[in-house]
Parts: sequence; structure tokens; C-alpha cells
Amino acid sequence: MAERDDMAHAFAWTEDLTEEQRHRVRTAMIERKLSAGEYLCRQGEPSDYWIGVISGIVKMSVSTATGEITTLTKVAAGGWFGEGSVLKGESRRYDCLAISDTRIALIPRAAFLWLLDNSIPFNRFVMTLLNERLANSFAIIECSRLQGPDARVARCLATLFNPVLNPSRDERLELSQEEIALLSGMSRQRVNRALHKLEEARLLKLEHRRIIVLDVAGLRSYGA
DNA sequence: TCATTAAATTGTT
DNA sequence: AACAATTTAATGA
Repeated sequence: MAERDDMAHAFAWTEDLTEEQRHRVRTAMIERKLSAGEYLCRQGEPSDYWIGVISGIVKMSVSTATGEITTLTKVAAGGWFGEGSVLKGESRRYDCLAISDTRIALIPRAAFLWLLDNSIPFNRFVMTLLNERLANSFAIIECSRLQGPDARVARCLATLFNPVLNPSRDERLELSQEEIALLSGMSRQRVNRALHKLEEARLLKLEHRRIIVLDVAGLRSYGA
């Protein structure tokens, strides 16, 4: 996709703003390029920006003092995140890492809050975002308590295809099984078995370092 | 462009 | 956690 299209796609929500508000977004926005493996932000840093992914993928994860890591979610092109910490005025709760070469849009906190104060459509957009994240999180909690490991992996993969949180996701997931293990909180070995089970069910196809998702709805409802 | 090698990833135990 | 098999990426002829 052309760079300009990526940008337009990520900023689709500005279509409901007034010309003045759009102008404010344009002038306040800061663009950053990250290469693969580079951190966008770390746990504990001040939350000065609301963050949009123009292209590439960002991984959000937390680590404990003992060095254990788990991945919370991934945000692909067109997705926005970080509004929670900005709204609460607290420091970042998660590490954000660029998985591939990534272009990021930063909306400074002041501009973000100004938009909330001045645009009802923007409020609606953010509310929808928060609502989807909540539903997504509940789905994972529900699944982790009521379903077996195979369904957990299925559900974790399905959440990556949430149209609101990850609008541009194509069916190809460039994720190693190790990454999926971090994302679903299971061992790589168990994830490997689950993935083969899901492949048998024709919900996805396994390739090296990549998964082709054939049936998102099927993954979402697997085992239920 | 091809072959070799190292590194990463996967499938099993 | 460990191991072998497989795939990819990097290097240099």
C-alpha cells in the first residue's frame, strides 16, 4: 500500500471532525519511524501521546521483575492505542515494541484532550475503541477460564482481527509460534499442538513463521 | 546466481 | 527443557 494511503487509512476517524479540528490534528501530530525491534515506549514512562500505527506492527507487553514476559496484544496498521494512560494522566503501563519496521503517529496529550472537549464524533470514536478493547479483554478472560488451551489460542488469534482495534489486518499473520505462546500465555510446545489442531479444523493454515487465517469467525467461536 | 554457513523456528520427546 | 529437523537470512565466491 502506498504511504499516503496508509496515512489516510490510519486517520480515517478525522473525517468526522470539522476543518478546524482536522487542522489541529495535522499540526499537532508527530510522525516517528521505528525499525524492527525498537521500543516505542517503556513501562513507567510518561504518557504524553495517543498513538496510531500508520504501517507495521506494534506489540504491547509487560514484564515482571524476574524477567518473565507476556504479550497483551498487537496493534497493526490503522490501530490506535494508549488512550487509557493518557486519559488517566498516569505513566505507561506497558512496553510497546515495533515488531517490523513501523511508522507511528503521535497525538500529543493536549491535542487529544482538546479533541475530547470539542468533538462529539471523536468522543464516540474513542468510546468505541475502549468498548472493543473491553469486550476483547473479557473474551480472553472468559476463554482462559472456561475453555481449554486449543480454544485459548484460537481466541487470542481471533482478537487480532477485531475490525475496530486492527482495521487493516489481512489474513496473513507474520508471527512465530514463540510469539503466539507469549500472546496466549502458554508454552510454545502446547501452542504448537493447538495450532495443528486448528489447522485440522481448517480454521487456519500453518507456514514457516506465518499463519494464514481462513476462518476468523470459526476461531472466535472455537470450542464454544 | 549459487553454494555454504549460521541462526532462527518448528515439531517431538 | 532438550533435541533433531527444517527454513530463512547472510555471506562470499
